[in-house]
Amino acid sequence: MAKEKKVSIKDVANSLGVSTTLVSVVLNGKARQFRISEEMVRKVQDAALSMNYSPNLIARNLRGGKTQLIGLIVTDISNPFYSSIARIVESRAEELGYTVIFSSSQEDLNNTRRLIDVLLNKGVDGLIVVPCDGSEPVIRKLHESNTPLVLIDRNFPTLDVSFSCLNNYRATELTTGHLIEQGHKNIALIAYNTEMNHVIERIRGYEDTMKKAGLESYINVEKVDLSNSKEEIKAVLGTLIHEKKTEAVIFLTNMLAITGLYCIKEMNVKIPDDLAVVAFNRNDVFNLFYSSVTHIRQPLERIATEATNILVDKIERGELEVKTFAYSEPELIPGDSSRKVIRN
Amino acid sequence: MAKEKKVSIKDVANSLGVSTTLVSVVLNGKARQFRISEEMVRKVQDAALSMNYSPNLIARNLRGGKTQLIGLIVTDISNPFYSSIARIVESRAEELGYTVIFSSSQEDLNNTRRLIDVLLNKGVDGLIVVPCDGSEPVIRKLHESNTPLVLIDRNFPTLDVSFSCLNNYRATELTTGHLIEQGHKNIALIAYNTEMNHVIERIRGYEDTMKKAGLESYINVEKVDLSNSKEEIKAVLGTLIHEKKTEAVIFLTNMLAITGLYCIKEMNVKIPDDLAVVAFNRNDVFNLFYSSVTHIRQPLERIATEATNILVDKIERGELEVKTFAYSEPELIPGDSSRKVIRN
DNA sequence: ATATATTACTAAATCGGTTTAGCAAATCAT
DNA sequence: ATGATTTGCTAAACCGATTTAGTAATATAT
Repeated sequence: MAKEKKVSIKDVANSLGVSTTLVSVVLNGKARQFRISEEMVRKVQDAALSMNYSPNLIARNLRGGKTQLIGLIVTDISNPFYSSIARIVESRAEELGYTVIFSSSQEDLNNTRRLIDVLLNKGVDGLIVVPCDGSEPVIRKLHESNTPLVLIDRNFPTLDVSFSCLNNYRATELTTGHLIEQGHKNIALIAYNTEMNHVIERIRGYEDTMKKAGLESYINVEKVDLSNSKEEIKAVLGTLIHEKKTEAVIFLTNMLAITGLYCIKEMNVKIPDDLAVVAFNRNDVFNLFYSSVTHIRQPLERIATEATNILVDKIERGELEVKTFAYSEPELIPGDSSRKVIRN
Repeated sequence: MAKEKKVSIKDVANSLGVSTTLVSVVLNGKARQFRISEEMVRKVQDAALSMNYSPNLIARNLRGGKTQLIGLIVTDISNPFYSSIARIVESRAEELGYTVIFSSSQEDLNNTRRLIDVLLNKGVDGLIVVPCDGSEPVIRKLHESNTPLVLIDRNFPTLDVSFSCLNNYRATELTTGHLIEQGHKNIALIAYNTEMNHVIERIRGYEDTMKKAGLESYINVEKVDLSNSKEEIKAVLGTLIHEKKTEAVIFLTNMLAITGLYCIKEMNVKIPDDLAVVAFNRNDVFNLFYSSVTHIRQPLERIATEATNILVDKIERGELEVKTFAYSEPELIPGDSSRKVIRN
């Protein structure tokens, strides 16, 4: 009662009384190269078709060292941002003849290490990774082992590893600029407490833009723990609103914005009247919040497709030495949440 | 500059001057069975560890016919409901020593067919599938081919295939009962226009509960297209509110609820004053909507874990003939959206 | 007529493991 | 002392493909 076993190349060969070599060669389109007669080519193709033969990829891959598998490690597959990336990578990979295995590191270094091992063991031809905080050494080692590798969403400026990311600096330049245009001055940033490059870049974009507008004295970067605790964010928002007279807040990530908006709702803070808000990435939440939420749109389609393309290039052309740094440009989607409301 | 090739069992064997058989046997814990001396066992384990050996799963699987891969086909991995399932399946599978490959059928029959083929070709040991509308014949065929298979979220009552689903009947029994308790009478249901069993069951739960409460004359099931079009849902809501004097609406799925709430917001309908609402499944959206949304909580953790357990059981114990029908019980999470507001 | 080239195919090695069958040496039984 | 058993290990087959090297039969060249 086990799984029915499939038709093998041997079955096809036997049915025609020829060698497996012949069948393999014909079905791989190398008939000419091996000078197989046209009549035989037809016979083999017909037999393969009628016997419903399809090659055992495991066997093929054992020989060839390729599995047509791509490993994708995100931090959390249940985060809509990453599951969207997963969907796009999956569909692009499929177009290119690859299948994607994905797993979630839960932002944990040990998990990341373990998952990389597991995936390499499964024989993936290459990896697309959202590196978690502190994973630089792991990624470096992986890169040095000459495994085709592309980072996505986040990158390490200290590493020569190809990546496909948002132009993060430009993203906060846009949001900050937008808030300034609206007439806000006391603009704060709520960020994660991490050294990860995408966060650093976003902070830099904010600070530079504030400086350029002569608002240096208002620069205020609040850092909260990656755990996204509601209590912590509530406390920070309380301080900003009641003590620091903050007019506008930029939430540096999607998750931060969702938790932040939840806090704001519970705190009975009115948006944009009491506080203007800008978020990152679209989310159904933003449409349904009582005020439509101004946010940065990341060209997800592009970022994920690019990452896949780069990786497959590396795998197939073996161009491991070529570094591709793909930055995609953000777009500002204005909503009501960032309007300037004149207060008494 | 290709990928560094890994340490093989042969390398370990050579380093000790023993056979690969010995190494294989020891590392698979069959030393006793093969009467390998304890000293040798220690030597082999040490060598394997120090050489950082880990077996090539492809090779192992070619011989054993097992890949330790599970295929998961959902309708849309970017739907938070399914990506949550994916995360849980992934983590349970990992505990059991399996890796998950997943892909999205986009609710399309041809895609489902194709994906099943692709995954089987990759040599997955079994499949967990969210079957799309009309996929009964495909699933039947798959089942008959003796591939370990578990359906999740949706099932076919006409098929003897194991599944792990919500007790869908109970879910609408709960929601409908809740609305009736609140004092609502004119309660409508917005469902998808499909013959899929989970939808049928949910409708049945609603209708039965209405009947039991003597509200038979108020039974009103509105069916909309699976495409989840905002225009269509808006039209339906308009009719319900303005023509049919509907007091309360049950959205039969998460996506319907999200789109529905969006429509409600755009239509300036007040919740729960003008219309009471109940939804399915938790969603960040529900917390941030101006009124907290009453909804059915599906024990996702349980549903997904069960599905994985059942599948691995089938794979490992070969108990293909044993059917497991796992129903998980829903829970009603009350919010403000379903309150009865006395109208003038 | 003999050497060379071409045609149409096949045998066998290989990938990296697992497993079956078996062998030599040591130990035990009689 | 001889046969039987146990101990500790290995050779070789196998999984299902790809690929290299080669062969027999025919055709062409000199």
